[in-house]
Amino acid sequence: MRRPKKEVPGGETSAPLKMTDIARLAGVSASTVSRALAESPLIPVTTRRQIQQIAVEHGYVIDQRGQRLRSNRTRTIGVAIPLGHESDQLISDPFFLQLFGHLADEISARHYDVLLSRIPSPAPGWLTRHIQSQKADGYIVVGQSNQHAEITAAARTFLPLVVWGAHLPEQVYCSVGSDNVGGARAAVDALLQAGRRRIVFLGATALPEIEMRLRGYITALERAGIPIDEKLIQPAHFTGDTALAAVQGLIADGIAFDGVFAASDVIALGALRALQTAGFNVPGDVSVIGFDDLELAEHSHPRLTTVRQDLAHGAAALVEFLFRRLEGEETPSATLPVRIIERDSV
Amino acid sequence: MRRPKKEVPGGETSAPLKMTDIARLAGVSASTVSRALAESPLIPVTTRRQIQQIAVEHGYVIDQRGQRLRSNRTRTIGVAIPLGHESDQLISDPFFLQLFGHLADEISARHYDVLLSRIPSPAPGWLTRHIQSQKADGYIVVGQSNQHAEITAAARTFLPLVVWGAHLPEQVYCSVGSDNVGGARAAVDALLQAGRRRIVFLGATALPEIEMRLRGYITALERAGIPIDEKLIQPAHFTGDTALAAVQGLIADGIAFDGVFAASDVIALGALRALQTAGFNVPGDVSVIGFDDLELAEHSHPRLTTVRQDLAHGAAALVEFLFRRLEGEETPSATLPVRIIERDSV
DNA sequence: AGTATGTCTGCAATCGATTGCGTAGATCGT
DNA sequence: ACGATCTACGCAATCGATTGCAGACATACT
Repeated sequence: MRRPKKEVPGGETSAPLKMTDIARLAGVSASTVSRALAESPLIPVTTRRQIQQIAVEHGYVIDQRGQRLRSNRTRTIGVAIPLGHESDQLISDPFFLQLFGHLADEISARHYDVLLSRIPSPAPGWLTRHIQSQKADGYIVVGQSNQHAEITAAARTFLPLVVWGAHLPEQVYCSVGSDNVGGARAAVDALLQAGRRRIVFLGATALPEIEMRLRGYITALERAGIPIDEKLIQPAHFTGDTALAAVQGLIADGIAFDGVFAASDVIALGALRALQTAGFNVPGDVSVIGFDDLELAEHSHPRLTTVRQDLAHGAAALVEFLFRRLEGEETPSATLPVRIIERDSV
Repeated sequence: MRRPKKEVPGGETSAPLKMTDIARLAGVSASTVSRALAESPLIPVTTRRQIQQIAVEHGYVIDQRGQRLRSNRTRTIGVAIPLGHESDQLISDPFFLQLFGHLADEISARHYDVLLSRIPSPAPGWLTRHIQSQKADGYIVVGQSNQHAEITAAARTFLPLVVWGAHLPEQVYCSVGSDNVGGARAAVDALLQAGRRRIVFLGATALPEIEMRLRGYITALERAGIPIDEKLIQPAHFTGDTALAAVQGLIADGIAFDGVFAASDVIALGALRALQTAGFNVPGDVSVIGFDDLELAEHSHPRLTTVRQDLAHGAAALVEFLFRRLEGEETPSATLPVRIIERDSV
């Protein structure tokens, strides 16, 4: 059991102070130190300050391991990103990174830590196992991926769990997401208004959110009395490359189209590139509209018209709901409004 | 002390299983369960498998709180982002987010967790305190900000600490970063080669990395025999807005220039916008070159010529070094080569 | 048979902090 | 002056897992 502390060669490392050390230095018991540092009213203010002062002077910090074990709270929020749909790198999707950045802002503003877990190939029970391991007090799942069932199972017994994604029928867990159907309808309407009639849909419909955008696409076309052409509905992952390939395929197959609704901005940019290298003018020959409104959208050429998801508000809502659930409150799901940002590609 | 477990209303929650529960179910002691789950050779293989099976069947997962306390390892890496220079949001810098994404990939590939800590306004001792709190086994500090002294102090007694940033003279800690001086020199050389002579520098020189880019800028100009004009050296933060303002200021003041070296791509895009709205043609009237090679750079108009930092390699090196240090090995600092990506803005 | 060797398992201490309960001493009331 | 009340503090149990040590039992050797 004697495990000598690992020393930095040449460094005069001393064993880190424990609460009992501070207690000895202050001439009190560890109980008193614990209460003093926790601002317990049981300890007179002057004593409290003295003990705190001694702790600071000696650079003492409460060991989280002991505190977490005993107090049953980690003051940590887990952010889980299941990648069931594509085993790519996390960084493949700038959208997730941006959302994550906002989440981190909100969580650390509440003085909680953020624990990031990528779940590259979700095995059954992954979420429940994560929760059981007691590494975090609550979890935010970013993107349902294909893990609706798993999330449902976990949410049945674990309250502090919120999800970014689509609101599915009969969903038991709390989700926050954009109005995918409405946004998609608005996007397609914009294309229709620009006189487009043969509109391509690009996106991975295996994901619930994308599937809803497809539904919006279909609804908008049906309302306009335009028949759905299956050939215009093309799969495309979150990387721009597959979108590029899909559009090139359409062109090569001689399938005519005059508009593209991309299920994400990254996909839209891939489509844009494919069109431009094939000699099409955007928006002269073909209109393109995206979804997300990433920073990318503003800097593309032509500047991308797109459906804006308000990630800052989304993240704020997720974290707000999560903390309410930590208090034992039930919270409903929320669907955030989106709006078209008109730029130059439609 | 009786604290009833918080129950989900309507959910039939049972107290989570402990190791002793599994022990009872398997008819052995907790010691044996612990060893079996840890694949200890002290336990015969058949017994091991039986116990593991029972654990899985009952959905038992080792409680990290107890494990961490006792075993003195958290299997967690802390990623700290000090924001001493600008108290903005984390998301202000897509560069950091991209680097963070790569870091998360590398760390989780090694089956460690990632703990993100934003340090909005670093107070003296913040890093040492973080380390002492025992929330992570090692730390990666992303960007020195203005925290060189703090990092130095922490590194003196704590080995598993690596830093993304500039390699400063007499630096005692391990850093990984790009060749800022060389990259800046190459960038300015490219502008010179394009016939530019009055070249603006845009960047926040309070940051060590940017300061080195400024040094490269100065060196390149001196070598070319061009005198340094202080008026052309303009502060700009990581948000594009200040860059935009800086360039507008130059134009308003009637200060002539024909080239811009921006210390980051985001800054370059801000400059680009300022120039274009003021009626300048890029690269006809003014050449612009950036630094980073974010995804943005490829989609701007004109496409941005820039100095590419290889973040994937940088992240891999950081994590590699950190894990070696966790093993007690000392590692040197590394400077990664950069290269110019020629596009259309020079 | 008796001893030496080896294999497996459990006891109990330990990691570091929190907290219910009990009590010494101060304060108050009459 | 004596008991009642209150304040401040410490004792010891506890959170859940890991591991040195020792003992039980089986096997091998002479």
